Amino acid sequence: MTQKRPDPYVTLGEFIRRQRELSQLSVRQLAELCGISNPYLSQIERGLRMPSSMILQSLAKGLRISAETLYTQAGILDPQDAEESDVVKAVMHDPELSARQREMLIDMYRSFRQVNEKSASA
Amino acid sequence: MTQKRPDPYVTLGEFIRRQRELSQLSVRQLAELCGISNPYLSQIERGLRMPSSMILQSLAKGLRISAETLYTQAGILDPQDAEESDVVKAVMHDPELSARQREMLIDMYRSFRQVNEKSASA
DNA sequence: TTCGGATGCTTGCAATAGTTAGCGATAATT
DNA sequence: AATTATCGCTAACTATTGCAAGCATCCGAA
Repeated sequence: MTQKRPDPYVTLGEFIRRQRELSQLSVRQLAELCGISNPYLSQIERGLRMPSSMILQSLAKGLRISAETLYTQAGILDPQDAEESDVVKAVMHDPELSARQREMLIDMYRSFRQVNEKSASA
Repeated sequence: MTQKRPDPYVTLGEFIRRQRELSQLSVRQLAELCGISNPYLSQIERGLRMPSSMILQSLAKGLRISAETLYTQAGILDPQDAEESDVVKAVMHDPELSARQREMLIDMYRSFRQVNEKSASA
């Protein structure tokens, strides 16, 4: 899949290229560092290819940046997730709950928050 | 790519299936919820296919679970990243630094920590 | 100038991700 | 019993990823 340009103004490819240049690495150098081919890295940077999870993970390691940041930059991870409250995040991260249970907890938490907000302004 | 079995005892596919069943959704229902075909979801759950980042993100949304958790489960995100110190995490997340700068900061931070640890035991 | 190496890029090709159509089994409805 | 719907899955296909080989350009050294 070729990438679509999201709000963050830079595509994943542009971001990777900028990171690579900041590190003063050539396409070939970074490619070897990540264990991928240099033409492919070139294509990723120009937005002609959408790298798989594994490749993205390698790139994150090579660039010494968190994979999460790359995913967010790629518009794959939702950046607003990072702004969520810790409660919501904790619930979202709990694999022992079902989707419905999580949804209910989060809804309830939010309605509580909303109520508190209103009563605070009253 | 077909998935390799990591330490967490369950593969990504098994994890997704368990989450889906917890939510009492059929393969078809979850597939439609995520905008993917039901045979493909079936193949993912059985470990015959490795979904792309986009698909994984859709699945996370459909299952109301954080994409990060799914990535970790898939062995794509390094779970040990979660155990890193906040300083290291913050550095890793800063897109304004170059790879080398991050590496230097982290190295320095760790050596400080190591020194502190030794002097504490002395 | 000429050569060698480094730069990024283009071009097919193999492998794999993801789809559409449809099968067999089970369960509810008429 | 016959029909209809839902379940998960198989098979065959298309689309995309990711690679090996090689091209064109530039730059420094002989």
